[in-house]
Amino acid sequence: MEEVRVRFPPSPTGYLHIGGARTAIYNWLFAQKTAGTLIVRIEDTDAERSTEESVGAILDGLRWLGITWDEGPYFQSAYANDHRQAAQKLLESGHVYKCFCTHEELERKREEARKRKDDYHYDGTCRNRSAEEIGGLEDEGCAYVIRFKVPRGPGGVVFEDAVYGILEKKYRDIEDFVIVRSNGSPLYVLSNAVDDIRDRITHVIRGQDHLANTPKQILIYEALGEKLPRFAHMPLTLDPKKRKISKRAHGEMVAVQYYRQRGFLPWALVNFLVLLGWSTSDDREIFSKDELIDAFSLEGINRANSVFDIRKDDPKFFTDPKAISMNAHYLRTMPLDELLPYVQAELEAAGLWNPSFAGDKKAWFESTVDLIRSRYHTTKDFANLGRPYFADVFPMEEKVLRKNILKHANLKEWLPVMAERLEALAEFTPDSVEQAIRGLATELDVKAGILINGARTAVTGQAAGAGLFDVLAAVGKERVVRRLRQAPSFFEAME
RNA sequence: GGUCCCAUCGUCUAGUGGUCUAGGAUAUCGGCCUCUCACGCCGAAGACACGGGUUCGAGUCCCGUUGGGACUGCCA
Repeated sequence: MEEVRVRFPPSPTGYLHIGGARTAIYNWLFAQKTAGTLIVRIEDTDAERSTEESVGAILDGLRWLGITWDEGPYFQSAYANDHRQAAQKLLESGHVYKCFCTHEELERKREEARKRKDDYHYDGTCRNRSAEEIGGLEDEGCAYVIRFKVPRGPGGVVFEDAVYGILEKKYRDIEDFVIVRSNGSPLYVLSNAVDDIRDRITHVIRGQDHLANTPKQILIYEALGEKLPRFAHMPLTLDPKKRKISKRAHGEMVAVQYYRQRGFLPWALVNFLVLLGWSTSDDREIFSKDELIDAFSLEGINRANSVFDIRKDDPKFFTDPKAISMNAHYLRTMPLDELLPYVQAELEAAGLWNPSFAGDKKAWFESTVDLIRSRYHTTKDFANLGRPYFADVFPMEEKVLRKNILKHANLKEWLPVMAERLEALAEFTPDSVEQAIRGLATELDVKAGILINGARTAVTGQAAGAGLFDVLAAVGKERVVRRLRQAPSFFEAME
């Protein structure tokens, strides 16, 4: 069987965005699945917009997502010669011709057609010029582009797309498209096809927005006498208003980088993204890497575009709720030692990291992370909500303070008493702490909940969290005692 | 305007003529659990765009309408 070779060819005009990442993921999965080769090819022929910085950002994004490639990155600009040679070959074989029509002339014709509400196609003015005519124009120094001589007459280009099935484009609906600019540089339709031929690409998996290019490229393949690859066009990712997502319209919200900064786990993003336009017939949605590679197939790709439910200005979700839910799922279920490096990175960035967390406090650190992770949504939460566990200074939520502490005036005395009892404990474990606090509640004839919630707030500044006894054990005796003793000051501040 | 593609709960989707009084996920709401909040579990609400055919039978096939999208560049 022929070796599968696929490619991901981003144009380096910005950061890697969700749509591009999705394309890369599908190609990567297909390569993994078939033990094939994934090639990264930077399509940088648009010198105006391409930047080196962008190349770095895209590769960086791919690496972060865990998408590995086998060849490249190749740079399209390095192969200009191949493109020119292909054009030359087509010129010699008569599949293309030089067109001397100027921008102005074409624009005028387009405009006229628009006025008549007519469909505009290049009218073929230069298609049938004689060799003498062409020679003459060239001698005069007239600039020309090279156009493809699309077959005229009935029929069309027929091909089978792995996703959309058999598609036909009539010749009459394809104009004599330009393949080389008047400055001699090749256009995407040409260079992309030539590169795919050189790279021996067997499967072109790309966005549905390229569906219209496909017949043209097939014509080029055929004119060059090359074997066609298989095509698979994947549906596009739209925003909630059904517009194609773009860096330009949505800014950072659609950049892979954004999700990294907001505390996404790369695999959670990959898992979410792959589901945007692909599914299995069973009900599985969570896949490990191996499971996903195993389950992936071109047949499972959907035909309809999907909406990436980005939330702008939503207080509750900063992006698609399903993406967040998936991230939270991985956060609380992934092997702890895989999560730890992310937590460490967050704490370091927030200035909360202490080397002992990886040293003599390692066991404590691990069990604490394990304790708190189940209610977190992103790795950012470890540095925000996790602050009371890793630092001495943490925010106290005003509303929570009122509800759990100030509302019960007696806590002003009870909390320090609790501090005393806890301080006296020989060993500070969830069990011993529970005994002490429940015992105190009985003694004071008060519902344990009042002491528990009061203590939680005094110790963490929060109203929610893991079971209190575990929380106290995690925060540690010394800090718990200190924080409980400070409780009266909250009342004083109010007076 | 033209060419092409698409159309199931808010969103992601299962569904390839009968098992669909349409399944799952997420989000929402309610309950259980409980020291709180999550998790988990249980439950509720929520969709086949519309109209015609074909067929004994249509979410599933065909046509039309509507809606959405892509392309329509000497961008990629």
